[in-house]
Amino acid sequence: MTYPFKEIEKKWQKNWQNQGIYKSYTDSKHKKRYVLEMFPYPSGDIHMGHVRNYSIGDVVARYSRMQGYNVLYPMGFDAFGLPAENAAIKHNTQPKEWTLSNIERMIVQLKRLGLSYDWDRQVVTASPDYYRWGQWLFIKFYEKGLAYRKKAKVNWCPSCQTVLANEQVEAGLCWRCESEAQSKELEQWFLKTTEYADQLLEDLNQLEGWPNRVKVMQENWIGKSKGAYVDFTLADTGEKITVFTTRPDTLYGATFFLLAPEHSLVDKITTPEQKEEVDKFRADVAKQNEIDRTSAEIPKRGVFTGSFVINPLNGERIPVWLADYVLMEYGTGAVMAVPAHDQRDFEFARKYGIPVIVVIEPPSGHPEQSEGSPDSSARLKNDVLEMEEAYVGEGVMVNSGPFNGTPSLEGIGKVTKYLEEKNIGKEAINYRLRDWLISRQRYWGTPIPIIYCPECGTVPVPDEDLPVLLPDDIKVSGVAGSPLAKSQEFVEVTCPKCGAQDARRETDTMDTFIDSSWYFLRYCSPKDDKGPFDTDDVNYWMPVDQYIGGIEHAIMHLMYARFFTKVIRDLGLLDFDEPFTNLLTQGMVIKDGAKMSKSKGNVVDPTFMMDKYGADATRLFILFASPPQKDLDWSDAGIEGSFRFLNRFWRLVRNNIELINMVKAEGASGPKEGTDIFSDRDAPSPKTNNLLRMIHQTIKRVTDDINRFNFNTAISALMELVNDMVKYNEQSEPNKKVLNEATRTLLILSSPFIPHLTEELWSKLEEKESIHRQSWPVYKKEMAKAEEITLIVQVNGKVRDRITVPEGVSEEEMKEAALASDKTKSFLEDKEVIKTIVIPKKLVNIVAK
RNA sequence: GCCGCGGUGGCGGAAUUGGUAUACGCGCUGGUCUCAAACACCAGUGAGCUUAUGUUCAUGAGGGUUCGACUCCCUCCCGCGGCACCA
Repeated sequence: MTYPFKEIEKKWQKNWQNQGIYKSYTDSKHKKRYVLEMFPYPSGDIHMGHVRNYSIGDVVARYSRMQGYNVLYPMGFDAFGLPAENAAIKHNTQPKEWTLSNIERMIVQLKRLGLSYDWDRQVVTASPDYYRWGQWLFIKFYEKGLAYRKKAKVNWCPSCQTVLANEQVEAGLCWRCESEAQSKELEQWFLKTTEYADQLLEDLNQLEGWPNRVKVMQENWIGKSKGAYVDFTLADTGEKITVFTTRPDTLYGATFFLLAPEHSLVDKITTPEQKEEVDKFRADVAKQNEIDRTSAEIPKRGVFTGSFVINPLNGERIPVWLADYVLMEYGTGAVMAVPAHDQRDFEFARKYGIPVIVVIEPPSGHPEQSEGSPDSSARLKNDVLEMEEAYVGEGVMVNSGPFNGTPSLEGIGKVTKYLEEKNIGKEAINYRLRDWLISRQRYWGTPIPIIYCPECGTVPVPDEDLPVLLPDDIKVSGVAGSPLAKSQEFVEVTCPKCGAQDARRETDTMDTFIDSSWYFLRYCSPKDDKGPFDTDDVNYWMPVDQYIGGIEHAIMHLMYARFFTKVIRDLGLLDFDEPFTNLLTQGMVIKDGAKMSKSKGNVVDPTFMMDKYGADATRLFILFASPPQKDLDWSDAGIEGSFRFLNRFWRLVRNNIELINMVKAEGASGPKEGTDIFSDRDAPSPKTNNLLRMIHQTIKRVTDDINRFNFNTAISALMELVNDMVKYNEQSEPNKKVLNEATRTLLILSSPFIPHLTEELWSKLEEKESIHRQSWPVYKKEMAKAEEITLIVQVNGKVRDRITVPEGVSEEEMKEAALASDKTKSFLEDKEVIKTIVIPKKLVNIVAK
């Protein structure tokens, strides 16, 4: 009853593997296309999100091959990471064993989907062949000063027992386990992402093939602000304290001065009378967690230090406070507070009774001013008392000495220039982006290849000693501290520089996002043992032409990978700026309105679907149900429909093949590479012409739709062709040649979506070579053209008639036909035709009164 | 709060440059087959009024531009996502 998908899928998967039809080779003379999906974490079983991601990529890869590209389409595993350690603790096994067996299981499942990967290029990040080069790259970063160690306040996840990067804390919670992140002062390894902040921002402009929202997210994350450094001086000592401000135009409105509670100057400047209060405040803030500290809703708190600074522009003495909303990590950790024009400062000033001085007048002006009030200070005082919030918009500078009357936007530049002339400030740029904290106090990751020697200090492990192997015999327990630190054998080492016996190895491992920051380069030459990759191979295959993955990686992975690419470029190992030319972010697969999750019990298991309907039906449905960027609602009824279509497809094509082969047996000229259909003795009937036209229209539609990733509409075009072909066969004498062409075209156009079924049917056409090695058909415009078209006739914009006219109709003829229509006439009674709009070959609109 | 994306039948979704709104699929209704059911196949299926015919109204709401608006502009409502004391 149903087509035998089980045998077919198994048979062809084996066949493709044996023939190696998806292997790829560097060939500098051949145009290339690199299609890549974000590689998975080997959690054990694939889920529908994977199926969706890889089905999309597989269509693109197969289509690209048929378009004549040399295609690189690899797969691998992001195999390091915490879940392996947790699973090892839970099941009393080793992370390595757990990971490797998961990888094996996932490969089996991925192969069942019929994805056209070149499996020989598989990259597993937990393999020493791979992480060796991650260590090598780390040392190159170190030598360039891009990897460094510093003591800093870092985010600590108490549940994962490790530190986290800034990006890995979402709303104060650990991105992985959602525990509340704590703040800890630790000495850790960082990569200098800030050094590339400007390039990471600027080069977003190169990425025309990226979704806008991803670029916006990265732009926000980098958070570039232009402004100025301004030097204030301590009233007592004359010592300089620099602030960063984006609003030099409001400098005259600074009525107080703020330091971050952690600022190193605090002890020095706090007066004895204020010491007790200041110490208490600093202790309180230190206790505060990251969520409260960074929540805008929590009222601002602060304390007076007893000291004053001098405003360099007007010489005013203003008090120095500490405030919890001033961050040590941004700018200089010191802020000039302008309460009239900054909401935070405003709230702070109101709370502690600090004066507010307006220095920017809104363009709407003040009634008092329009009346020509000469006493500006009285007027402003009045306003200030009424003010309910800071005015942060543009306006005109007032109360600002020589700058009075200057528009504020202009004022920013003027004040900055003035500061530069007086040598008390300069133009400056600041970024929200922080350096990337990469140390992890965990076992299952790439060991940081560093040795600490009591004599030589920090010493990178020499090339010839790489990789620093992760010991196999470590017991992961999940208790505090790096597991590696407990292995004497690992920790104790001789210094490679001076031979000292009592050197110690770094026991932290790298953030796994390092592993995924260059894996796409490794795929180009996965077995290279002379370097992380072969530069020629990389320069041939890279950049990735089409990258496909989830939106959840919009910031972290995609920014780290861009950063790595730029640094590796500057190491001279590759010659492009950006790793991913085009990016497609696919939507989630949801069920019953919610993301699939075990706790909700709405998980749909891909292997179950493949058992029941086959890989082709599963792929087809997931591509058909929704365009790839949108979330997709899983529907059990929907996949039934896709399966029904495949059965219909199967019956139709089997029937056609029988008819076609019959012609062959009769000794007619071979159907393949057939002579021109129109020169055939049997003159094509109108029905045959319609089918021919449909074939070429479908070629165009499917091609255009795949180019735009609108797989859902590509599939619906194929469904329409099948429907038409079924109808065509109902007539008694179908034209065998056209049938042959239709059948072959249908199979080829469908093959990227349903590779097994089409391959099976293709082989029944007595074809020797795989359908996946065929060329993509080219549509012929003149054949897609209709002989007759339906003319839409509107009266005053409303459709009143549809008239069939010959394709070559002139505008004048269209007009005549429209006016001649009886239906049109009935709407034109008692009316005068004012004008007629003619859209060639489409529509006539008669405007009448 | 700021930024971005979206809102079309009972449902998933089409409509490529402003030119037939609702392609394709699901579901539903009726029919064929069957003892019956499932499967399959055929027909119908936006809503209202209407005897057929037809006609009016419909793309979150309200305005505007236009011969003509799902599409462009303005105001608003709702949903989703990102950022959120970054000076």
